Amino acid sequence: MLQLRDLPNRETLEKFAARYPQADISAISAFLHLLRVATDLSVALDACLSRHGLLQGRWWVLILLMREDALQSTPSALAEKAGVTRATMTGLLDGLERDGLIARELDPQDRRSVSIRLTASGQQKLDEVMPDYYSRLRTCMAALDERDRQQLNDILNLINAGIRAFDQ
Amino acid sequence: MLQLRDLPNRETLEKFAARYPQADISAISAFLHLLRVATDLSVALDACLSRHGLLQGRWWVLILLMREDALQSTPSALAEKAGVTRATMTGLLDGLERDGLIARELDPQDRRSVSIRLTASGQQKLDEVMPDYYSRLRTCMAALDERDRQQLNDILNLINAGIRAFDQ
DNA sequence: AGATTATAGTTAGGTTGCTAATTAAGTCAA
DNA sequence: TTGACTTAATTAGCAACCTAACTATAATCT
Repeated sequence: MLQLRDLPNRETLEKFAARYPQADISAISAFLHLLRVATDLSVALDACLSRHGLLQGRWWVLILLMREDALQSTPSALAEKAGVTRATMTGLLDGLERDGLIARELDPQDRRSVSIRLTASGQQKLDEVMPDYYSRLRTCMAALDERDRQQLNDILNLINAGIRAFDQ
Repeated sequence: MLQLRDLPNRETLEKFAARYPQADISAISAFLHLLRVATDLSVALDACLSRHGLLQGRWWVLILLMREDALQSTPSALAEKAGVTRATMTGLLDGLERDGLIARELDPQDRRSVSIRLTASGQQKLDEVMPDYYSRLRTCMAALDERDRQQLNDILNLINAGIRAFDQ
């Protein structure tokens, strides 16, 4: 996401602002800081998951399946919810099937369709990963009290509404 | 980064929290919200850059070169600052050289070393992209006053300090 | 000097995302 | 009932990241 490690300091930002008067220095700083911390969180999460033989893409698939009452879904529905293309989902499911965490089953109703089921191994994997993830996340966020969390939430909503400035 | 589109609602979180008592629901919500907004920002930025024929990786290389007084650097230094491996930088530089935005020049001092220079085309590309980027970012963040920006900054620092909870 | 070690850059091969094209199956309207 | 459209999943090929291994050169240490 934001690979850049060498974030601009105030001096660099001012140098750029001198050439490009549209620059809003505190907006740029806030933006880069947000991307930097989010990226580091995501990388840390991946590192944590990879100790269990998973990565975010495949982990989310297992979670989405576990959310379903019947512990099953279809590649299309999973792709939609996971926010990846169906092509990407095919690849993720290939890996999960190879590891025995999910199973593909033909749908007798609609012969185009495949039913994806969380296997006992898959559930077991989640029962191993989720407590680790949840307790680390609890610790990570421990320094934020409820007011901080609410403020963060409000600010993120404001930024989110602004994202359409990048459209078109 | 966070591909997941179907974020868990309160009910789903509670269902998971019942099975995994380590779950801190407001921590999870804040975490996912942060990743969601940051990812959407990053995707929006990429979309904006791609209208100029760039993507984040290549764009940051141009910016890093522009920060240098002599408008030049080396692949190693750029890789370090951009937060990618030297192998990845080789690929990014290949693309930028192909498009004429940077030039590779041999260093007569150290024959292992290559000097990367921002070309006139590269500078021109930045002069076209940066005003667009800066004005969109200004608009995106316009709803946040200075107090919001400071609060965001403080909260991000707290989260950042907590990231080591995912280590080891 | 000669051997070892470190550094710069690239190449090779893997992963996970993408888009576009393809194959197969279901739907619907004239 | 057939032609056009839609939907499900996959395959193929591209981009940008990774690690590991390699080549060439420079620096360092007996």
